[in-house]
Amino acid sequence: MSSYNFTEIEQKWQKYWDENRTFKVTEDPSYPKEKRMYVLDMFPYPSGAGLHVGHPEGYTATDMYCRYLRMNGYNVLHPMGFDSFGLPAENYAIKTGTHPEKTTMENIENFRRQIKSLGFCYDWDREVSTHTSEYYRWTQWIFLQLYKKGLAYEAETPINWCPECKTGLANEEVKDGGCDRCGTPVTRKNLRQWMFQITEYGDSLLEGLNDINWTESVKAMQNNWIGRSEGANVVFKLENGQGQIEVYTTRPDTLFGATYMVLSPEHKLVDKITTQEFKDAVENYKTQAALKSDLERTDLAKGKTGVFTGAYAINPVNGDKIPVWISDYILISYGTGAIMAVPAHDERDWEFAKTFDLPIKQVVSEDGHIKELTEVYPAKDGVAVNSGKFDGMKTADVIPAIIKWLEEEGIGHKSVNYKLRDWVFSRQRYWGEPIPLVHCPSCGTVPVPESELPLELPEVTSYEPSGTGESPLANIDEWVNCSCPKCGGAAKRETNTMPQWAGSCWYYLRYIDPKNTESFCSKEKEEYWMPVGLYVGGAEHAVLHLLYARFWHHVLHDLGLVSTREPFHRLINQGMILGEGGIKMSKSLGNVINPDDVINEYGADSMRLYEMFMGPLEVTKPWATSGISGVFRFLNRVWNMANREVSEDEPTKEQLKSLHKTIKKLTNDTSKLEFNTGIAQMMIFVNENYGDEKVNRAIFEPFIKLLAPYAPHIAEEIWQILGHKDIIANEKWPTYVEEYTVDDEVTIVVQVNGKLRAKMQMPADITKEEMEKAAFDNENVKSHTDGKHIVKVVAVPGKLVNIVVK
RNA sequence: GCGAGCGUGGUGAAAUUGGUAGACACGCUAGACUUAGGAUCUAGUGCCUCGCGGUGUGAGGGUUCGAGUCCCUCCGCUCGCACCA
Repeated sequence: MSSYNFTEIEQKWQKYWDENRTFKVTEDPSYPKEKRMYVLDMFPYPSGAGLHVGHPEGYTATDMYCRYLRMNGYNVLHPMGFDSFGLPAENYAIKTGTHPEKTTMENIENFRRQIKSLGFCYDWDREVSTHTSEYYRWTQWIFLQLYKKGLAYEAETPINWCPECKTGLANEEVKDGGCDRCGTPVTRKNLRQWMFQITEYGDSLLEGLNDINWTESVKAMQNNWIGRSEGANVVFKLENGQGQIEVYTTRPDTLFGATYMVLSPEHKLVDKITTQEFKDAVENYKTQAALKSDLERTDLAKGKTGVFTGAYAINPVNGDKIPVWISDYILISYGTGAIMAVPAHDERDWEFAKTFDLPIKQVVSEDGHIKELTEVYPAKDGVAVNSGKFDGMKTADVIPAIIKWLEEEGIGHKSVNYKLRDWVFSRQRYWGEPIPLVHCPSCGTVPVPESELPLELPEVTSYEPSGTGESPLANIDEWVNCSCPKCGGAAKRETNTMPQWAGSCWYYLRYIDPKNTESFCSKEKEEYWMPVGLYVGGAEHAVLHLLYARFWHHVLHDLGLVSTREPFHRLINQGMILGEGGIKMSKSLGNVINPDDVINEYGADSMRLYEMFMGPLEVTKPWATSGISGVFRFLNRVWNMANREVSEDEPTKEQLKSLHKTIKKLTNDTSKLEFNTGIAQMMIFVNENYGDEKVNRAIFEPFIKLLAPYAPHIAEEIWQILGHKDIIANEKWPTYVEEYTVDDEVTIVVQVNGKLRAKMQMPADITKEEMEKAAFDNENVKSHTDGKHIVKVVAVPGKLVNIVVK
C-alpha cells in the first residue's frame, strides 16, 4: 500500500485544474437567476511578507462553499485579484530606488503562487490588479462620473496629516488619534484637497443597511460612524446688533436653560465679536488650541478649558442676556461649530459651568417639581419647568412644540446632522491613480476627456514625497504642464493621487467583465451576477472599505450604471487567527506561521481542514501547530481506506445509516458555512467505518464527494483510484434518505426530580405509556421513588421520562 | 461613557424548538505492535470520591417537571467609537 504523498497529489491536481481551466466560468444563460452565485473574497494587498495564515482562512471558507455550490448545480463566480497600489511598495522605492511596479509585480507573483498552492477554485482568467493602467483607467473613469455629478470638490481645509507617511488621511483612517497605517500621531494641516461629498449619501448609506444581511456588529459600526442625529438649528442674536450665532442642538426643549454659549476656537465669528478687553486672552487661547494635536484636544481626562469673549447673546425664548465663550470642546467640524450651553442637562456644559462658575438653570425635572440640582440631569423623559408656556409638558412633546414655535418665529428650524465627514480623497504620494483633472488658468478645473484615459503615472526620478503637501508628480514638469482640454491653452495637471481605497471601491464589478475595453463592466454581465451573494473578509474594513465601496455603488446606481442599490448582499467577517498561546501574530514576536511551511509539512488539504476545524469562521482563535496533526491523521486514515480492496456488496443497514447521517450533517453544515462541525462528522464517519477490512464502494464514494470541497486534492486522487475518469469537482453532491438516518433504537433517559437516574435502550417509536412503564420498572429509579409521593410524570417520546416526587 | 459581541474540561471547541453537557480533535494515562517511535492500533480521560454518590457551562437570583440555552442583577474579557452638542 502506498503512503499518502500529499505533495505529489496536490501538485498533480493543481496542474490539472489549471491546464483544463476547470473553474473557468461564463455567463451561461441556461442557469436560472437563483442558481447563480457571486462569492467574493476581499482581495489582498500583495505585501513583501507574503501570505500569513489569516489570509487563507476566509479564502478556504469561500472555496469550500463554492465547490459545494458547484456540486449543487450553481454557476459560481469566484475571482481573485490584487489591491496593488499602496504605501509599502512606495516606501521601499524611496529606500532603494526600486520602481514600485517591479516590487509589486514580484509580490503578486509570490502571492499568486501561495494562493494557488492551497488549491482554490478561482477563475484565474478574471484576475485583476488595481495598479495596472487597464484597470485604473476605469477607476479614473468612475472618478470622473462622480466629479461630473458634483460629488467631488476642491477644498482648502484643515485635514488629518500623517507626518510619517507625509500624506493627508480621511477621518476613517485615523485611529485613537494616530495614523491607521503606521500609528504616528496625526496632526492638522491646511491643504488643498479633493473631497468626496459622501455626507450627501449619509441617509442612503444608513437606509441601505436595512436591506442587507450583514453581521450586526458591522452594521452597528457603520451606523455609529454615520452618526445621524435629529434636532434643531436655533439663531441667537448678539446683544448689540453685531450679528447672530446659529447653533445646533438635539435638545431644543432645553432652550430656556441655555445660560451661556460656546464657540469653537476656529469659529469665524470669534474675531468679530471679541471685545478689546478680551482680545489678548482669546488670541492666546486660539494659538494654544491650534498647537494641540487631535489626541490632546479630545482627551476626556483633561478637564474643560475656555475663555470669555466679552460678547453677549440674547436667548430668543426668554430674552436673557447670556455670555459667549470659546472652548476647544466645541468642534468646528460638527453642527455649526457653536452651541447653546445648557449646564443643567448636559454633562459637558455642566462641567464647564462648574469650572468657570457660570449660572445653571433647571428646565427639565423628573416630576415637574424644581429641586436643587446637585448633579447634571440629562434624562430625555422628564417634564418641562422654568420654560414659560411649555411648563408641564413631557420632553418628548416639548421638542416638536418648540421646533414648531421656532419655525413660526423664523429663528430656527428642524435639522439633521451627521458625524460622518466628507471623504478626503487626495493623497500626496506617487504610487496611486493620478486624479484625471487639469487646472486651467482660464477654464478652471477641467476633467481629462474620457477618451484620453488612462492618464498614466509618469516615471519619476525620486519617489520622496515633498512633505509640503505636493506629491512627487509635481516635480515632473513635462507631465504637469499640459494643454487645457477645453481651450487648448497652457494648463497644469492635478498632482495628487487617489487613496488606496479607490481601486477596491469597485473591483468586484471589474471581475465580472475584466477584459472589457469599452466600459468598466458590461450591463448584461453586471445584471447576470450582481449583487455579490457572499462577501468574506476581515473586520478591519468594517467602516473603511465597506463604507467607501457602498458609497461608490450607490452613486453608480443613481447614475444607472449598476442594477442593484447595495453591492454586497451578505457579509461575513472571518475571525482573526492569533499565534500560539492566544497572542497576536507579529513579526517582532517571531510567532508568525507561514502557510508555505505548513503545506510542506502536512499538505494543503490538511492546512485547509485545520483552518476550518479550529472553530467557527467568525470567531478569533489561536493557531496550534499540534492541532493540525489531528486533521492530518484523519486524511491518512481516509487514504488508507481508499487503498483497501473495494467491496461491491450491498451496504449494511449500519453502513447506510453512517453514510446518510453524514450526508445530512454535511449538507446542512456546509451550506451554513459551519465547517468545523462538518469536519467532525466526517471524522465520525471514518471512525465508524475504519474497522472494515474492505471498503464498500456504495458508501465510500458518496463520502469522498462530501470530502471533495474540503480536501479537494486527496478527493480527486481517491476518485481516480476508485476507477473514475471524470473529476470529482464536477460530480453531484450526494443526497440523503431521511429514513436511513433515523435510529431504530434510542436511549431514553429517566430522571427523578430532574436528576439522571437511568438510561434505557428502547425502540424509537415507543409510546409515552410504554416509556413510563419501563421507567417505573427500573431498579435504580425505584430506589429513588420508593416511599415517595409521585407528583407528576413528564414523558417526551424518544427523549426522556421525568418523574417528580415529594 | 456609548455601541456590538463573548464567558463551557488541561487546550481548540460541540450541544435543532429548553430535554443525556463536554460530540470531534489536541494533550495526557495505560496497553499492543515494534530494533526504535514525535509512526500506527486499542482502551480510558470534566471535577471531588476507593465506591455509592455528589457536583459541574463567569457569579447570584428567577421562570420551568427540566436551563449552557429564556428573564433579571452583577462581574470579567474582546472589538469598535469616543467632548458629535
